[in-house]
Amino acid sequence: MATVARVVLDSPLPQLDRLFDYRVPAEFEDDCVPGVRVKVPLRSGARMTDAYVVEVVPDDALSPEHDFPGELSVIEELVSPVPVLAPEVWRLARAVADRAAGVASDVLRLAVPTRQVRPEKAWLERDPEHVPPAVEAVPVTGYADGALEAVIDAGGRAAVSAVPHPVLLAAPAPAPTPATAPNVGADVDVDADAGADADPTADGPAPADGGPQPVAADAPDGVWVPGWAATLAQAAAHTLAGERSAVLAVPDFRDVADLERALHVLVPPERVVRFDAKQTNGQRARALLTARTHPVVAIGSRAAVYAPAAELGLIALWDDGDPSFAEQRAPYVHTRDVALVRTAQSGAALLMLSHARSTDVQRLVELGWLQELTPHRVRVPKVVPTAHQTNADGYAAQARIPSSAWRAAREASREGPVLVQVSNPGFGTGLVCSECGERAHCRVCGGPLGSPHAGSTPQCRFCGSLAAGYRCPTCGNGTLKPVGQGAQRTADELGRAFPNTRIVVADGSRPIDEVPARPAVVVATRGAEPDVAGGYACVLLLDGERMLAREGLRVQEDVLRVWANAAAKGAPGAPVYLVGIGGKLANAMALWRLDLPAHDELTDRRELFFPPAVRVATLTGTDEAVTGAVEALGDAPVGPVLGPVPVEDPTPGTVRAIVRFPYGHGAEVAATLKAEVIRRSSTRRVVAGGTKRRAAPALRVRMDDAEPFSEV
DNA sequence: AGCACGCCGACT
DNA sequence: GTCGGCGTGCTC
Repeated sequence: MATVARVVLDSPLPQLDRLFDYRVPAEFEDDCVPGVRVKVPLRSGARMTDAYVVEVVPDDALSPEHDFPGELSVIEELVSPVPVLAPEVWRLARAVADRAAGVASDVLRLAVPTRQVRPEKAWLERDPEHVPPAVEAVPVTGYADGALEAVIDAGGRAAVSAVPHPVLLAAPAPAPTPATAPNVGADVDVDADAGADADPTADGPAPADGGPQPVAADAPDGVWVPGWAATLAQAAAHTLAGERSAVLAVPDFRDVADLERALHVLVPPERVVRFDAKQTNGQRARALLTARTHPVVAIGSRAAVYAPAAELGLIALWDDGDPSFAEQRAPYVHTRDVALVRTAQSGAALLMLSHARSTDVQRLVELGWLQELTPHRVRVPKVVPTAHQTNADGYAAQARIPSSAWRAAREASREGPVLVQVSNPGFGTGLVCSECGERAHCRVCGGPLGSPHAGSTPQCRFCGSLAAGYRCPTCGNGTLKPVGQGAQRTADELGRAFPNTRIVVADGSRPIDEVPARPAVVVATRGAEPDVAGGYACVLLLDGERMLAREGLRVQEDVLRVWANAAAKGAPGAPVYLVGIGGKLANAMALWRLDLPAHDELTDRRELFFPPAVRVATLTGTDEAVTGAVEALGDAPVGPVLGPVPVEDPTPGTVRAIVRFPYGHGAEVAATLKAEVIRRSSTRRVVAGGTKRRAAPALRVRMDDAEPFSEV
């Protein structure tokens, strides 16, 4: 009896985005299983396309009315017998592509690394008898007893406020005689400095049974990790103890490192696999095959959410509002959305862990789809908002930092490190004529001039040209002065003000992962704040007003997120000065109720039909194609259609329209738009003017693209 | 994407 | 009468 393989072609063409049937030659029949790579002929034999086998069926099971009626071609080559595309990852890719009106093979390119021979060989030769070390259950600390575990065990979904300070994470104590170790489970000292309201969950009974003992990574008494990392590591260990996998996605490489440190305290290294952008393809391929073999905790940035983790029990995201979760490759699906789809498909539990709440998660909370979970008896940062202190000459340190904050910082800097968060790297945001105040621009390209170091020759920020001997085109003056304040300028000023204190600068170009827990002033740009064991003694958040001055839908929630994440680097209860900010945001910070602004924002956006209250799709292409696509949507859109307006991208003569629609119409809208794209892609267009050019696609669709709203 | 099929102008 | 133009459509 012959068999037929149903395959997905590795092609970005939307009209090929469906399954194709091929005959399986007898020689491959044993190895041709779902998930293997094959090469297949596509139209006129000689041309081969890569593909994955998705399904294998006996050919007498094909029904004439539902399946391809013609003569089937034959699979040309079985590339490798290793099934690299797990069935659940295929289902996920299909659903994610459908949701985004995109192509499944584009999603597969994010989910499955290119072929690597050596890891495959190693996997084929693995010992099938090998049993990975067991993982001990540990309590998740910082929350009401068993609260988080209950969500995980029930396959529930929660928006979880993170423990807002570093914690000391200790390995489960070796239990040579299990019955006599009543007092030391996995122990998170939630309140190392204060001790006053130590978490009652921290000293629960030890797990009854011990597998092989994990070894604490560095310090014998534990490792300091951010509160969120401890929580995710404990949640993952709990999941793994039940022999189910956990997938943990975090925004960037530094977060992966934090999380990995935390996990290595609780989980044997063999049970932790990484998926991140800095890996080689070989490492990713190895991780992928390991994840399929036995339950693991898969950690990483965006790619981790596609990990083919066996027996998935938990999906968790740290800080879903971080812009790094927005995928840069087609079909541009946000990691949060992939996680939601995967949760729905797999029945795994979902945890959205953060300090500041994104409007997207707030929407799900208000729908009742996510339950809220907040830390229990944990000290929150003591945030002190200070009134506006603007000064025309605003880059004198004393003017930027109110005296109360100044005194607190000086005092704290005798005890331990003080964190100063600023918005911009380098010396400032730009240079102006010291005479007339006119902004200095590059003579070559017109870009803004800046000065990388004190007193250095001004340099264009765009093209890098040096502007020696600059003269102001307006008044002829030859001297420039900086405007704004960068990290380096702030550091210089603080250096003068704190003469005997070590000053450290951390920014994008000089990243610092960790500073010692000794007196110092650490000036960092937003998002680049180093960790410190035990937390900072004091945190100053400067430049808030400037950070809020940017335009865009997401500015407020983004700024709140950045403040909260810096504040959470403070020691438990350490003072946090929020400089120059009042009103609702300051209030939310002071109360540490970071869900309140998200609720207000979402309410506003509902009235205006802005995302995430509604979904959006941007349609780009010829006037005719865009107009036609809008018409094809019928009455699914809500709110006025924005545009079409002329845009220059990708070619002049292109128009763009934005349609908005309720979530409930998402599937229908995506399907309609995808059909329009397919229809337009088979009819190549002739560019106006008689000359035929390599035509851009007549219609491009991008769902949930926030970019057009960043300048609203 | 490629490539075959199909219906209108100048050619051995 | 046909050779070939590239618009149109399909790929198991």
